[in-house]
Amino acid sequence: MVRQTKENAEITKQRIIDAARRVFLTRGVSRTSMEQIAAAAGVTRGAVYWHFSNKTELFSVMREQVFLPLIDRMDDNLQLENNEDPLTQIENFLNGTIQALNESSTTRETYEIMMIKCEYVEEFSEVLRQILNNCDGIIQKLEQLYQRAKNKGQLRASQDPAQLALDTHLFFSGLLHMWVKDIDGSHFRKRTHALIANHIDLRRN
Amino acid sequence: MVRQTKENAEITKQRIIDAARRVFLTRGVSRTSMEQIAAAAGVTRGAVYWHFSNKTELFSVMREQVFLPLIDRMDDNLQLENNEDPLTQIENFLNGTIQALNESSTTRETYEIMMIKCEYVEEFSEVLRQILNNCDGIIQKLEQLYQRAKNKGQLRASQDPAQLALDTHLFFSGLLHMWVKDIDGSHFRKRTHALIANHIDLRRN
DNA sequence: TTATATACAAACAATTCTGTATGTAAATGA
DNA sequence: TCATTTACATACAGAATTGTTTGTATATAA
Repeated sequence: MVRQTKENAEITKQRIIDAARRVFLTRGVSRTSMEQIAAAAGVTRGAVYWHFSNKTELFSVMREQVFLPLIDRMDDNLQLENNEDPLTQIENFLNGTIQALNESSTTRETYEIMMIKCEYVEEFSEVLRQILNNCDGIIQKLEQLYQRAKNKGQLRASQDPAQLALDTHLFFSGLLHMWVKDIDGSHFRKRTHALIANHIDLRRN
Repeated sequence: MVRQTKENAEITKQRIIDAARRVFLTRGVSRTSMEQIAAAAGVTRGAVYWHFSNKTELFSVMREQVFLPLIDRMDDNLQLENNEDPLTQIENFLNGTIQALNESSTTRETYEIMMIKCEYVEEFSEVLRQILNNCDGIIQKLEQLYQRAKNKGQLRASQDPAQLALDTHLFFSGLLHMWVKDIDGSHFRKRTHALIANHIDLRRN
């Protein structure tokens, strides 16, 4: 393989990203070598180092390709302008995220890598901080929605929107973890819809 | 350093385990080499390989030293024989686990390693299965307690014990993750008590 | 008291991985 | 059309790790 056109080079780059995701998933990020990624992509290390300066950068690109759009979509789903019932809106937000996992194997695999195939040390601890920052944003928006639900009298008596938001976030965080880890059984994955409905119902008047 | 007595050898072994935990915590399990562990323990690799056949075994021993007693305590706290109010019993179980993290830095560090400094691939995926198995046990016991609470009329109307148990488990799982990840801020750690109380209150009649 | 096993240290051999440097054919631009 | 990049492949140098082997002083047991 010699010199490619600009478009072909982009294809090669994407192939490397996809290959990295596959190898990360089976071998873990740390144990994965550039050689293994190159081989999985059908190129040599030369190509990998041409497109990415090192494994950390490749990892970041892989992650952002999936997470940036996902975060955008989450933000949209939690927007206040939306004029449907706030509790239903939260329920839709939760279901939507699970749906994204169900529909896209790329998203699913990236989540799995981020959760149980990656060690958050040194360069990677920055990623963890980004994740936590994003969580804060979600919690805030959840709180606003719960506040709105309270104003509308949808909540049972004396519930604090801030506490409800945190409780929902923890539920959601745990849900995603279990969803990802429950690979073989999938007896858990089938029940997420009901679980989410139940979680929201606990709040409803 | 030459031949030690039997007791001294045990001390050396424990020193190696403690050193491993420290290095795992800062460098991640994968990036940690036997040499680094040995140096941190003040011995050579010879000593480490004498006590442990490889890094995986050392990791397992480190983990079990903390988790086996912890799991036992959890099981005790969730026993049905206990004749206090079931909802309070669940609340105490949750608070007790958080308290264990607060009181023991060893426990805290081991949790942190297991959650964000370890990649669950190959030999380590077995650990993940053990964890999931243990989760199943907790969920079952939670369900039984919620069932008992329902029988006593402590729950609000039409709540399903099975769903409540899963919801609590997801909350708990998310809580532990956030607790561990919230290292610097600790603004989260201070609110866990209120969060747990709120979570239980959502169920109470 | 002596033989043996123990608890390590030190040395060795074999891989593996990283980053970079160099080579090169084809695409691209002037 | 020709000079210059580009998009890789190939080769190289060096460091890091692993598991094993060997050496050894001393507990320990007989």
